Amino acid sequence: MGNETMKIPQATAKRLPLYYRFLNNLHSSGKQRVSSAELSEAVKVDSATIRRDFSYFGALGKKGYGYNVNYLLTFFRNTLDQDELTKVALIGVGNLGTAFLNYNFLKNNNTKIAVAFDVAEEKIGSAVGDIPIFHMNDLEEVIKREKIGVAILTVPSQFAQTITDRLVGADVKGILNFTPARLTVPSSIRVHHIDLAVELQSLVYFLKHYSESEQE
Amino acid sequence: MGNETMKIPQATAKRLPLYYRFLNNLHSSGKQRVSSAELSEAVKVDSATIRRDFSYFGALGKKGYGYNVNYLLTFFRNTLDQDELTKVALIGVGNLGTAFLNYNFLKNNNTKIAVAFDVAEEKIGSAVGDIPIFHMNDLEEVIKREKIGVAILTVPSQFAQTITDRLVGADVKGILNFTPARLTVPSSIRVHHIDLAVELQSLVYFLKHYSESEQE
DNA sequence: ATCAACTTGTGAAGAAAATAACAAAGTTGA
DNA sequence: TCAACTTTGTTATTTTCTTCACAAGTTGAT
Repeated sequence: MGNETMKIPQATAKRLPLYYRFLNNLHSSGKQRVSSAELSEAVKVDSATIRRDFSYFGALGKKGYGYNVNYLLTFFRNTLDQDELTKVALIGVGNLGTAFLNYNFLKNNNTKIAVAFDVAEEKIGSAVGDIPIFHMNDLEEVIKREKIGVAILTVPSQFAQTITDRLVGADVKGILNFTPARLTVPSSIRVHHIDLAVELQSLVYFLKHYSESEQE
Repeated sequence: MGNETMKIPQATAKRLPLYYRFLNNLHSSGKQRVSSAELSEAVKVDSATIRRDFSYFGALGKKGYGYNVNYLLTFFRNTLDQDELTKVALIGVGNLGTAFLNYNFLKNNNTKIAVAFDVAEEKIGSAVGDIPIFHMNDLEEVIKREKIGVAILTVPSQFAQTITDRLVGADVKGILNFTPARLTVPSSIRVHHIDLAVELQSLVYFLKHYSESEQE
């Protein structure tokens, strides 16, 4: 344990951004120290799980004291590579896409939507904030030029696979897929699916079949 | 196994809506039978996992043949209570909220956004499709009158907890939270969090630290 | 100084989920 | 009718994740 080069469990890795954001909140509100119990209350993750998660990175806390917010924050900033800006492309500027364009990922995450694509002529050439909207035809060219490695896919599902193939061709390594389609990609490409209908449906299923809620 | 009243593993329950949708697709395209291997290819879930998932509901397939699409579909329709319409409230008609309003959940899921709420005067009284938009002030009254048990929360995060408290007061049992806030609710209420920034951030983390992708 | 109170980090146990592997049963085509 | 093939359902195994529980270190009040 505590070997920084070792791979962290996936479940832990998924919680890191969450921890990071709440530590930022604490920092902003002037808090100097925090215990795993307090953090647990805030992020709704068992305190033992939090301590275990942190322990993969070594001994970050102090017994009887807790964690120094600043130290932890600095540590995670480095670990999460928050200093290096990650450029993201948004594919499909519909309602969902627009929601992303207006979302300030930069603030906490140092992740920036650098370019967007659509097919609607009236959108092309315009910009949302400082994010220019290109025509889908220019996908490969722009993505390669801007050296973009991550894409958010918010297009109608019937186009999802075709566009995915083009993204893979343009050397994109990660896709956040909001389409109901399940994408086929080479194994070197990572896809995270967020399926809104499935999320809603499974919530409904849990409500009907698991009356006493155990928090997800 | 095969006892319909027993509780299904959570991981399985989360995949059911996905299976259901793909079975619908298969049905629409005229397919009569399907093997776990084929389904696996389509939904990107290991075929053994699919067979295991199905087996919680009994022996739905036939050796050497696979599964009858129609039979499976009918079975899941009943199991997932697809015949009973679930009414949902949407809280916050911004870009993200509007994306939901335009999403036809009814089609596959028999889940319907019945009402929406916002505070912007120009939106109140209007409707998106057949979904009326009410003022946030009328939240409790409308939700109780319409007997709504599920809410989708797409409001600015600073209002999330206050509105959640009101939803709980109006007898909502499940909340799909798109806000970065982690909500505090009584244990009888179920909350599913979908945190867009965390999703994006954790995808970026995986790309940087797990070069050879194991699909999530 | 002393000591009660606090809180971490982790070994051990437990729970949940995924995967492997294969007998049994059914299908298909000759 | 039979042999080759297919595919399930499930048992066993492995992997992953969570939680318990507590020794050991630290704090802070007196």
